[in-house]
Amino acid sequence: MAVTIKDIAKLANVSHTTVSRALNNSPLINPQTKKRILEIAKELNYTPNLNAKSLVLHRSYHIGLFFTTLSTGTSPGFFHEAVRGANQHIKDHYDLIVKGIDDYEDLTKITSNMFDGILVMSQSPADDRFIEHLLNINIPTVVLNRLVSLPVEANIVSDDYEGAFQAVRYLIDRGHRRIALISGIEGFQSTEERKKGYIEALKTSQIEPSPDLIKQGHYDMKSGYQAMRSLLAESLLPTAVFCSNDDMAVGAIKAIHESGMRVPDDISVVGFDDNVFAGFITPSLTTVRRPIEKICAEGARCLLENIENSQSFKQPIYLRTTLVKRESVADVRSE
Amino acid sequence: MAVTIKDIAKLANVSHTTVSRALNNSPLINPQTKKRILEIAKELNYTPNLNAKSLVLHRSYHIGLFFTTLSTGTSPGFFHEAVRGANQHIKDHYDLIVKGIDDYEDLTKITSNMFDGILVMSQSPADDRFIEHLLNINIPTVVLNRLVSLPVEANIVSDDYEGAFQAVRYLIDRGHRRIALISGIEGFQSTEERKKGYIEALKTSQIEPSPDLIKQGHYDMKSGYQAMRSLLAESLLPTAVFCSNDDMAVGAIKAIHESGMRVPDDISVVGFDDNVFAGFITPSLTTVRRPIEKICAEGARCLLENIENSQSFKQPIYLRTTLVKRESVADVRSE
DNA sequence: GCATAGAATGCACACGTTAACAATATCGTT
DNA sequence: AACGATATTGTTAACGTGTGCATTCTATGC
Repeated sequence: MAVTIKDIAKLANVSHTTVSRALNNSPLINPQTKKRILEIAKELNYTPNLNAKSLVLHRSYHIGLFFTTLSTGTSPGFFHEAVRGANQHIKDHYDLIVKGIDDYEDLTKITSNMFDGILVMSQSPADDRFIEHLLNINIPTVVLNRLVSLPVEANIVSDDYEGAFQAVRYLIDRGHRRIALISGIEGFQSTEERKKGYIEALKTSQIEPSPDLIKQGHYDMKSGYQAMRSLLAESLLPTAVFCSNDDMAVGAIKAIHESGMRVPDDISVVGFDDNVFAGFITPSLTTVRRPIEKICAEGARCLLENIENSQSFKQPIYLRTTLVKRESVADVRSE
Repeated sequence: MAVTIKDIAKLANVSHTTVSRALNNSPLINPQTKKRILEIAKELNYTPNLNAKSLVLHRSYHIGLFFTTLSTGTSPGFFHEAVRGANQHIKDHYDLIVKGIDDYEDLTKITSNMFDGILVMSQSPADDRFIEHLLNINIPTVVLNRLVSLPVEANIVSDDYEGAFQAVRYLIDRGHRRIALISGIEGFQSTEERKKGYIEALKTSQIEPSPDLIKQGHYDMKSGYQAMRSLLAESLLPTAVFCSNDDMAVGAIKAIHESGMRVPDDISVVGFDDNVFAGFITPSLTTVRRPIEKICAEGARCLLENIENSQSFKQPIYLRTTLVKRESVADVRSE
């Protein structure tokens, strides 16, 4: 069995209370005995039983990182960046529990003694039910990636509207006028923000958005491929396509190539996310970089701030996107 | 505060012990009272305090999934598949804690009461120290992805040697003779297995492996790119390149394109892993599919089997790779 | 030499749960 | 009616830790 403070107490000829105090830097202890106790603890390789601590202190030392889903709805790059960002600030004093919200069929199974705090990497408005439950049972909650109007401790998002706006402005500046949109999963806030950015950018140049040029995708390669095929079947082809994420951009490029056309010579393509492979496909992809890792790291920082100093952040925190210019966009041919 | 079994006991006019029995399907209880208690529990929205349970049952309800590192050494697709595979069997009764071995500077901070079991997604022989420590403190341990000679509960790997062998045989069958290798991180077992498969396949056709055709990479796109550039600088070019993973293959393709040559017309490329984007880049990548998700799912299954029925699996379990044939390989030109 | 403040330590209980054992209730058998 | 067997429930301690309060020790001042 593992060594406990009582074992140490015996060896040190003190009560277990004294040992507890020594290990927790209590001021009510003689520095001498403290030193002695710490030495014994070290020698016995003592490590506290976190379950017991949890029980009495009402702290679990666990931080939850919840995704809308862990399955195919979440892209690998996104997922990896998120976990890395979150773990970065957390790893020393907390453990990170990764879960999909859809893992639970019954939300009441989650209780406040299981998590000291939760990061919700939210990808859908349907997550609100989950977030409300967390607030109900009083778990400090930080929502990432999606603007939310609930009273969470912090809400950290990338400025997708601005990112999309810039990307489409960039296309317009390079002479494009027939610019298509391959949109994301319906209902996702990111989908709506990017679409709005697209539409507003067009409007600043008096280009009327055409329904024929807007196709719905599902944020995966396959749907990008299919959406592009559907665009290519239209009578009037676009000169550029703005895709709501990189995965769909890759699918779109494949469809364009299959139809015998070339990127960017015939059709320009812009993505969103700057996935790990965006720079390495051919042609390398011009895209909007979202600082996912930073969003998560910042979220974890805010969450710890809340847990340890009960600080909250009322205003949503926006982190800037940046347009990464690569090879998938060409100036439009003057005909 | 949350509701406890004592609250239920009061309402039901029984002792808390009886409540505990009702909730745990004990045979020592009157079905009548059991029913009554369960109803009250439901009404109060009772959820057990897992920390208290943990303390007395010596179970934490946490499974650890450890990677050699969470940072750039681990590819996003690999990471995502692994987490999904592991979570699949675990999510109902356990929580998954994701960590990098390199998060710990002091291994003794890990104790057996923190994890009911641990999956080690091992990418380097250096992980052995960690695994030995887990065995020392008696945590059920399953090692994935790397063959290990320690007495762990189970060891599940893909047959990389066989996969590499098949891939290179395939190239030979299509007429290639000057076949280069872009190798992985030095010292990783996967690197060595794939290299061996490459060399043995060549030998079966009496092709002597040439040091000039073997370049070291680091499993990331950039190193694949650089290794390929270094190959292209040689006097005699290869007709095909076998890359130890897909990321490096993507980098290699980029380097080939930059040099004005085409894939597969001038040089064929084969990868390893079948990353999510392997099918969507241009040309789509011929590669060896490793069943990462299945490895993790199987590992989780074995681990649970061990925790709940204390079963162990002495023999390593090999899961088959498959060669996925796509467009990045051409028959060699008869000159 | 003694009262006293202050420092250091210990005692006993609490956290929420399970489990060995004891106690009681119920029932059938003679 | 009395006994034993069995079914059901309660009592109590335990898991390892932290903490309010009581206790003891030490040094100081008079």
